[in-house]
Amino acid sequence: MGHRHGQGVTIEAQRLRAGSDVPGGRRKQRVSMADVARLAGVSSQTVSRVANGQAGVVESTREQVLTAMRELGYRPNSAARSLRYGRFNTIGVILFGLASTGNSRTVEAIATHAAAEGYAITLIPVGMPTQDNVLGAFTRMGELAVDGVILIIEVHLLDAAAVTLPPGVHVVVVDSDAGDRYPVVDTDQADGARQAVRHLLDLGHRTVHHVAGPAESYAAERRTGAWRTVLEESGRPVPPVERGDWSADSGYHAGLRLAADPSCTAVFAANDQMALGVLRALHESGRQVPAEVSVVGFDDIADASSYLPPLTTVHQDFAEVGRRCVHLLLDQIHQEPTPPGTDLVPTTLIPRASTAPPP
Amino acid sequence: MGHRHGQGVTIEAQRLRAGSDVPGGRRKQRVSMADVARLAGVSSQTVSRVANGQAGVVESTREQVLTAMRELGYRPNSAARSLRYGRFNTIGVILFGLASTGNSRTVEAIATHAAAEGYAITLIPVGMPTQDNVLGAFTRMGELAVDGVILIIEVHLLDAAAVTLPPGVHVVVVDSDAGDRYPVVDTDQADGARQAVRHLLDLGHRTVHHVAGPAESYAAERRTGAWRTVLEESGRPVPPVERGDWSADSGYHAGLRLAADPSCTAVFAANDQMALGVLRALHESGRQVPAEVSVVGFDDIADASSYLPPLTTVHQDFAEVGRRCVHLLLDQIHQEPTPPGTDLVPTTLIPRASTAPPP
DNA sequence: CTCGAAATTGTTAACGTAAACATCCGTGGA
DNA sequence: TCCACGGATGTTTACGTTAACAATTTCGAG
Repeated sequence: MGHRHGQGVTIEAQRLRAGSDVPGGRRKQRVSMADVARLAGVSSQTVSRVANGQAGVVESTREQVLTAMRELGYRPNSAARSLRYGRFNTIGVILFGLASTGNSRTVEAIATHAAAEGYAITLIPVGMPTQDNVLGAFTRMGELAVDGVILIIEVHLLDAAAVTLPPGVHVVVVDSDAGDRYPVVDTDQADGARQAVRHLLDLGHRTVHHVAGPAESYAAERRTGAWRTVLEESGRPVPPVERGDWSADSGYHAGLRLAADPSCTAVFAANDQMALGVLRALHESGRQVPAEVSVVGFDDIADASSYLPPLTTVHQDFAEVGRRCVHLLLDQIHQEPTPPGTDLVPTTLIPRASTAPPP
Repeated sequence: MGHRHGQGVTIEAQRLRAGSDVPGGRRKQRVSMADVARLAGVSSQTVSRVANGQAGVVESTREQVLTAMRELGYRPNSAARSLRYGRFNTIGVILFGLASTGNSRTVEAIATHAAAEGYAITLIPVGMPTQDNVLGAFTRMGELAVDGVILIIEVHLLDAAAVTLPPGVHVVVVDSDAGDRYPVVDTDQADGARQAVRHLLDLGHRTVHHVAGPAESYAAERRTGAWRTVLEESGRPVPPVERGDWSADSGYHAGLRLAADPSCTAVFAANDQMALGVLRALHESGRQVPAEVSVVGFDDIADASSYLPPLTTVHQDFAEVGRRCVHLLLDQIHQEPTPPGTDLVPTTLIPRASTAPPP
């Protein structure tokens, strides 16, 4: 019963598309299944079946519904879907900033893999890494349309705020030692640092100086720890640590201090940017790299191979970290809870032109 | 009427928190307003009023509701809210990747400003910049829980896909010449390039060589155009363009070719990374910077001041671009539609040590 | 002490979707 | 010929929230 296709369809469609009764033609309300159903002359349940590709709809009906959808420009309402299904198909990513290469590459990988699994990602930036801010982010997150969260944050801060982590929210943490409480994915910082230091020792250097990252960073802490361990195990003297803040500029200042020390022939910088600063400091101090001083970085950022000289560094597989985060989190969401523990992504030393035997 | 506080509350709360009837204690269902209402002995509307801080709730009731909320760990369901209100408080950001410094810094600024306005941001990465992928992103976006979209994409591709841009979706575009169809926010590429080239000419160089970005990029196109214009207006010879792909490596190869040309005394690279490659090529070819050759970059990335030598470059205010994107989009969402047009963010030349008068 | 206005709280309905169940139709076997 | 069955489609309901309206309580003025 009822009218089929023909003129009626188009007119009705135009009425709906124009936004019924709204002057100016601006649509006030989106097209819903009911609208499509009315136009196609079926029930909204049938529209639902077509939209979800379910069986049990005869071809002719299906065709009609599809036409009506196209006619009206129907797009499903994800809020209603989320409400119905009780999930959002969205992953939240909490971080301090995208400024560091590592973070942005990890996030990119997360976004890509999440998309492949049908999940969108929502960025939750935390301004200053104060505890209040972290707490705020967690509170907001609780209300956020998110099925799980990936925390890319130095977890010192998380420690205090942890109590407020809403129960029932799935979490994966990157770059932290919270492995006893949450599933953690991280680069094998210690092994990377070990490779870097051994490489320099193997070249014949008596010992290796170290430009460390900020004290609050677990990654920095672990790289420094491994550096110290290798030296101690090899019975080498352990020079005092120069501390930077990941920036090239801080590396430069540390480098100036190191350049003043004639006994310094090998430097392990905790990241590539600080290594860049060290290179500049050595150059300005008239010390040749690698002839007089060798330098190793960490991260293998894209530019490292173009430094002067091209930088020997430890390659970090950020993409893999992102991939594992997503899969660990999705396992947690879909299946049984993942036990806490740390999933380590291996690193590789990339020898380039900034290292050589001591003079 | 009915029971108040006391033992009953806690027991009921525990039952709910534990996830009624689910063995193993894992809650299957989140706490809803109805649960809180039941525990507090009020209607769910009252809970709603308390949750939204509305007036007209007597202090004692309010207290009771808040207690119940805390007891149960209630958190509002944003899907239901979105459905009710017809908006998501979320902005989508479509981009090819976070790899480039510019993109990640713009996204960071977008995220920050969006958060300040109560909006979350959803990342929609597009793998390869093929038209199919862009189309796919747009389709997904249509179904996405998003009130508006910021497109950080070379819009050559958008051109073909534009027809499918769902009507009624608010858009702001970054870095494109789509200003006649959408509101666009962009760095003043042309002026930045002009400043760079003029700086070199003012130093006394006869002409300026150019390492351009990829042909598909509007930003690259505009920088190249301005470079050419300034030279022509000044009656200088216009050397052939060396084309790179934004990477330091491509800059290196371009630099090797330039280094072979003894008449080349000034180079304007379309971004800092390619400038880095040029510096390396010149160094390896034995040509001094800036004594023999001057180099200018574009972007002013964090590391540029630590290059050898520290790079003279054009500072781009990515944070401001992000800020304007968000506000333009929110204006569009909240108020009347914004007319198409381009909003230009000014640039500044930062003179450092890589430029000097010709030998 | 009574009445009515104001303040507080409760009830109903709707947002768009989809599972669960109900209904209708035609077909084939007894 | 009739009935049972299965496939196609329709109807009802619930997800969690809140606007709009209804009901109830409180309090002050006369």
